[in-house]
Amino acid sequence: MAQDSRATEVKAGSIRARVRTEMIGEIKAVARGHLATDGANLSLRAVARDMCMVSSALYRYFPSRDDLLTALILDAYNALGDAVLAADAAITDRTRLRARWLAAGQAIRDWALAAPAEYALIYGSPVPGYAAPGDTTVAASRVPEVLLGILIDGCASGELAAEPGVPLTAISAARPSVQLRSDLITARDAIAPGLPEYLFQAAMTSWILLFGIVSFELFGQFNNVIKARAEFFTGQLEFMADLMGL
Amino acid sequence: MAQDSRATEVKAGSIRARVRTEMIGEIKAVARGHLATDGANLSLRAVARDMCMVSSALYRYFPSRDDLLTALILDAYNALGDAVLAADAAITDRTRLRARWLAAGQAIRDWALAAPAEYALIYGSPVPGYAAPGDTTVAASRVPEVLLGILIDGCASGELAAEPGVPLTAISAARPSVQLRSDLITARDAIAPGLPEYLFQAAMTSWILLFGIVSFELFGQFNNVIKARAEFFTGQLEFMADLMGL
DNA sequence: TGTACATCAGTGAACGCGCGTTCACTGATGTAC
DNA sequence: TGTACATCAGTGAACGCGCGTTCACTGATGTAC
Repeated sequence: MAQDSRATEVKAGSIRARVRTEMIGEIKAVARGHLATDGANLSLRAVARDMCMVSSALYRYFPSRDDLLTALILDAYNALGDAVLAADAAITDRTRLRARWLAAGQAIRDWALAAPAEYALIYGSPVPGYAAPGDTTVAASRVPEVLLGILIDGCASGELAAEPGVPLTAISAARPSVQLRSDLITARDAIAPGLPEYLFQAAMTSWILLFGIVSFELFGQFNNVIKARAEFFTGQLEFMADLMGL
Repeated sequence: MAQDSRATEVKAGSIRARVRTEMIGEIKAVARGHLATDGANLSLRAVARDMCMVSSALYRYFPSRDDLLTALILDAYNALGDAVLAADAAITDRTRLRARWLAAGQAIRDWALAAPAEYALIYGSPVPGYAAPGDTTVAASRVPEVLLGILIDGCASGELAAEPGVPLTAISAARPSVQLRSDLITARDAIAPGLPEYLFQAAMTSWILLFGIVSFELFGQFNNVIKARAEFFTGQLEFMADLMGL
């Protein structure tokens, strides 16, 4: 009784399993190519055509179009996470906090410019009719982890103070409600336990500003306004570094 | 010889012209409703169905689907611009710069939450296969105009200094390249002539951060992180006000 | 080592649906004399 | 004020294309004895 359940499991390590993994990778690669032109309304049939296959064959690898999209989203988060992690790790002198921040920030923009469609997939408007799975959170938090890691190292070495200095009072002066304070502390404890609150808030602001710039650049808000985008971005990165006291 | 050119011009002021205007408005309203579910891949046929019309009838009003999209984009920019302008204008004491900034900022978030699909249309990822017309720039710059207007008033009244104070040195300390400096000065002269450079840069940073927060909130980056989003936004608005010295 | 059987990848046809746009047309509404 | 004509909104059919997904099937590749 051969049950015809597509997208089956294959015994790990076998030759078939290796071929299968390669096929999955190729499908995703072709699909990524289509993201650039079609955006999020990705067509399974178009992907199959490009691979000289019949569209139904793809169901051996992905149970549905949405699952393929989900895989692409996870891959995008991880690719960005890898890029940022590598950029930070490339600064061998771990005490050069500012250099690490600048490198990580640049990596984000570089990756986004190199893969704008994938960036749009994860940081752009949600795909209509597609319900994002809940388990993207882990992959999505890899970038914040790297950024906060810089601050944690700074605190551990004593380079960053436990109390805010002059230019940082601005953020910490706000008196958040109980709910908001609880949100922020929960988030901090989950990802950067022990980090001073003012630093976490400064990092949060920087995180949002950083992606705000990249999104504005990629989504066209800088058209007819800023030509020297790389320099503008770098300047803002420096500002954020000042903000966090790096 | 009845030339059958759809989307014709009607003599202004006539009854037909009024009905026509109403129809255009209704089509756009229905289309806006569809934006919420279908996102940017808006279906002409679906709109026609909702209006109990045949799809080809829409071509009397819009020469193509892309033209309808363009109209929706322009409307969205203008609706947001109106909301922000009104919020600022509601502060009758024009010298209360900080109150004006907070009101304008809140208006942006409020509008975005009330019309998330329209917000995504103008600040989200670009629509695949749709080439945005160049003449959105005017409508798009209405929000920056209001925000910068607050700073201009502050300079005119002498409340805002021509030179940066302590917490603002961070931004102005960056030494931009010739190209970037030229970009910024050109942009400033076009929209806020005479504004001190440091203020323009602070406003630019605030502008990006503000929309960065709203986009993160709407596009799901705050899921499982921040629950008290209104308070978080307000806190960031206060920070930006500090940044600009309001 | 050889053979029988199970597993799996890929095929091709079909289902049922969607879409934008064109075009000749019918009536109703407005306009000019 | 009444009539002839032009303008315009909306129809319905068609063109030519797209899509996701299911299903019975053919062969090839692996596995167990």
